[in-house]
Amino acid sequence: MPSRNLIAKLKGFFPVSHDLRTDLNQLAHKRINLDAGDALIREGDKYTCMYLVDDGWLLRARFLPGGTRQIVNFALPGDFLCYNMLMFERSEFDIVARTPVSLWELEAKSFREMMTRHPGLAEALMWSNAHEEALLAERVVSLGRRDATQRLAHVLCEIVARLQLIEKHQGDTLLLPLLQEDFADILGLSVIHIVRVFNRLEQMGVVKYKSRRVQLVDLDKLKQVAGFEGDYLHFSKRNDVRPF
Amino acid sequence: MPSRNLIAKLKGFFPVSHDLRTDLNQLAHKRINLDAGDALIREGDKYTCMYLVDDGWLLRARFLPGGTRQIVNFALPGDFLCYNMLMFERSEFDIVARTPVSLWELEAKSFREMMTRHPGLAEALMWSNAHEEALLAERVVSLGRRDATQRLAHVLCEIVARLQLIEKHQGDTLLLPLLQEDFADILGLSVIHIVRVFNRLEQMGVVKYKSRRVQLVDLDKLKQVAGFEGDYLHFSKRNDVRPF
DNA sequence: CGAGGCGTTGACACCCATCAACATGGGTGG
DNA sequence: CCACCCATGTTGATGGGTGTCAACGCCTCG
Repeated sequence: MPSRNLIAKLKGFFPVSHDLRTDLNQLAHKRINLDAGDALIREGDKYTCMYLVDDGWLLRARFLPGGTRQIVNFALPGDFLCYNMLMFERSEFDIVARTPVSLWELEAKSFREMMTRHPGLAEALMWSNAHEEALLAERVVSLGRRDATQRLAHVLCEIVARLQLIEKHQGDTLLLPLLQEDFADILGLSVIHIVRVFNRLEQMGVVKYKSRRVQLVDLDKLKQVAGFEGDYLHFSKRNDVRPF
Repeated sequence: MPSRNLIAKLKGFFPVSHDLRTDLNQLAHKRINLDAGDALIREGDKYTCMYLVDDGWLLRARFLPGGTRQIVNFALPGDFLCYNMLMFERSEFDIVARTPVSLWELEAKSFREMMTRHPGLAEALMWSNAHEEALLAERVVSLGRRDATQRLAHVLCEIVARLQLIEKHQGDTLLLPLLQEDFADILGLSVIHIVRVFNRLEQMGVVKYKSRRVQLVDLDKLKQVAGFEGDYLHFSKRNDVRPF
């Protein structure tokens, strides 16, 4: 069932209709597998199609002259990728698998066709866009006005919330595929500073990092340090939206 | 004609159909005026409707504990506002008029209704979303990996490009409603540092700032300093999209 | 003519980057 | 099963970019 994670994500926000499930399962006709490190698309490449992440983590990043990298966002199971192929011709960013990844390729020639033939998908896409935009806006706030400790705490909260949304988080330990270098490039910091901030958070009794394992010692304290308002991910659901 | 600026913005990217114009003009039924400084909506408020900016500049911002502010983005004529009211219940940000502003209130109860009754608008909205997402992603890159000089140069390039898109920029002088404090809060810097960076750019013979007037002494040099790739605003147009 | 918003300058401090060196640990081949 | 190696993680010393603070200048508007 290609749409399991997406539906988990959506159904916290609005009732997911039978039609939407049908749309998704019809469109997700071809499965793609990537190894960790493989690029799905490179900056400047022409888009070929849309994707729905079935499993694994991917990073969307820009490389700048000087060799630095900024990760704009990361995709988890249930997220769409390359959806703005419906609007733009070429990708502005690299999208690279951080783990082994499996994707569904979605057949959609144009947004217009999709709206008429698969209105459920159009709506799911629109919702997913809005969700991603909320994450991006929050990242801008972090990069602009939060210090290194708050940034790291905040992105950890974001990850917990997003994993909970797709029912992939339990217990007090987070198993992440992200290297400290990835955290650095997500948060606009240096690798070395990430180490120091993790140390500080450990001394504060908030989290412990050990080789891609984050132990959430005190989640409430983490949210407090981050100034994390989960609302933008969870509680803004619209209750007045009816199924088809 | 409520949709003049929007159509100017869109038509560089895909052919704008008669139906879209009709949709827009039908939906834009009520006009709203704001004075400079007025809030269109505050963080935490329930959305009431969508808007299309007819004239003026608005800032979308978050205030953090400690009194700092981060401006997430700014809206110009032809931009939609509060479009994710179709998906979310409440606003995560303040939206405040920086100049006197006039807006069209758009009647749309749900995305589903909009798709069926005004498919042109749904597509325009989707495109506008994609455009805004591209701007946000680029802002993340700036905040994460560009220094103060590059950031300021880059946002100036962005403004020039966006004004050209709606045919509101000519000559070598940019008349901006943005205070240096606004630049600071857009770029995640302090006001004082904005002053220093403008001085540096002036010494380099790139731009001159004088009381909300930016003289573009050498636009090519500005783009070069910024590492500005205008593609993400201009040249990613899809030529295979046909009108309705 | 005063007031207040905005812009500007300099002194100083701090956060975080850079660099170099070293520790750890999992994978691979012998 | 061990030895090696490379990716990853860690530490300390140093420096630069940017923030903070305090004070002053300018311009606009009432």
